[in-house]
Amino acid sequence: MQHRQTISKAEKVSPNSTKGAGRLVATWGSALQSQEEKNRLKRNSILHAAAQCFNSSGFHGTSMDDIAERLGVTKPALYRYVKNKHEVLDACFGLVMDMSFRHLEEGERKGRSGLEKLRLTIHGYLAELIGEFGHPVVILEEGALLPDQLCRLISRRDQLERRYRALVEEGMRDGSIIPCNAKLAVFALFGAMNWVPKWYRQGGEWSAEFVADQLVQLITRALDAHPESIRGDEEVVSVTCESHLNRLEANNAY
Amino acid sequence: MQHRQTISKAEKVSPNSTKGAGRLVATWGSALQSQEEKNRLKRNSILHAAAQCFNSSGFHGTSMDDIAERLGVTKPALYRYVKNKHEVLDACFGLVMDMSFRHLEEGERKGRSGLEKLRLTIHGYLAELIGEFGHPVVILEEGALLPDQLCRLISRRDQLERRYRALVEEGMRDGSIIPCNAKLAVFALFGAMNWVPKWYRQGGEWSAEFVADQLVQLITRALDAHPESIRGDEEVVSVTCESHLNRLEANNAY
DNA sequence: CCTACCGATCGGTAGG
DNA sequence: CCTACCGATCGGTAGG
Repeated sequence: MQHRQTISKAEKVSPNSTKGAGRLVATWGSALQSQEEKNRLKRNSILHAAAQCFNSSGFHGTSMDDIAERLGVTKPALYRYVKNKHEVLDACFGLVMDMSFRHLEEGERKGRSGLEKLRLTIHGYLAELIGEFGHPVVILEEGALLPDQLCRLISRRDQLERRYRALVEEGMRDGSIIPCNAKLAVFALFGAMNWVPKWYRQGGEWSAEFVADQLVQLITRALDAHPESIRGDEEVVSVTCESHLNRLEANNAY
Repeated sequence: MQHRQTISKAEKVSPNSTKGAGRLVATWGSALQSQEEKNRLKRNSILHAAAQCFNSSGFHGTSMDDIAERLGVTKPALYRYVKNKHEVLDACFGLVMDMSFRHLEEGERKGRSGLEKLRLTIHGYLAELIGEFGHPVVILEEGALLPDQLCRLISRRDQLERRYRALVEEGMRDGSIIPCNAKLAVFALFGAMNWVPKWYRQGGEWSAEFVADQLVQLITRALDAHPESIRGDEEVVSVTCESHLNRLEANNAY
């Protein structure tokens, strides 16, 4: 009861939606921004809490009470920042898609061949997906979206897949990637990537960087037109098991 | 009302649980078997209907009414063959695990190297997973299981992973598989495999056999110690895009 | 941001 | 195998 005004009062004092942008921003603006920022942060923390619940229990297995409890508030408090449960799920998917496209664009920009672009994209995506910022929803609760939300998601995801595929095809043209079925290769790649949150444990034996590196290496080997260059000496294969394990341990320690 | 006795009457007539096995089996046995078989088949059809619902809507997104409707009966009719909703999910997982181990054992038996055993296992699993028999649950509704059901599932799945890993390690020893982190390789492999039901469409452009073949080839390339042997001519990489696409079309037609 | 509450859905059962 | 129903949970809102 004693905190209930902290937000609604601020909203009355600053009906900023009717103001022109950029005027008196130094004083009013910073105050407004910090308030908007607060709301945005709260909404964001709701989305992250929800994503974690959805990841472990699924959309229908998660109640709004669960999400609220994780944040230490009561359910009705959430409805100031989100419209309803479906909007929460939709926004979670939005966060993941934004992140996916961000890393894709970085890969496209920095890579110098199809394969290198793909490697950069995958590494960036994986590192953030399992990094300490917390893994948002990747999983398969799309069926719980409302029809028009699902439409938009599918269209974005198709676009993402097409651009991944374009990288594979570019790599086949520039000679960095072996001839293969690009569509199927991208599906396999998505599977390997999106499965990670199922088995990765934060604070476990593997760092996020290590996992991203190793998976990129594995995927690279499946697509690389010149595997010899990353494999080093061929004959090591015939060495004893223990020596191999030692090499792996060394890699693990990285 | 008029059909309600078809099963309970038969059960009263033949209290077979107290009979010794193997006596008078020729006459009584076949009658009993056909009745038991009927019940077993009905239970099985419930599990398959449920698996399809769970796959598309998740455990909590599926009601017992949904499952019943898919079978053309009413909800209470299901409870003659299954104890409750959790038992249904648990039994679905059981079917998938049984299938997984079946193909693993076939691969272990028939393969002549670590890599070949792995290839056979994966191919068999994938072909059945997406074959016309209908894909059961693979997905991630484990969180919906009851604690002791989850325990058993995890223990079986760990065992499966360990045996897959053993094949990878065997391949590293016998020189068929490149030195790599076996644990991580198996995770990536499971990801690529279990993602398939998410994108595969029955009756679409790809047959189950084609997808299984292509994925096995892709996975093989990632692990093979002698990739040259399956890649054929190296220099084809520098050919134009169209020519590659033509090659792919040819593969697709297979 | 909380208490209190409504309407709907759903798992499971009674009884036939 | 069906009709009818109970008890519990849950999304969302009223009102302050």
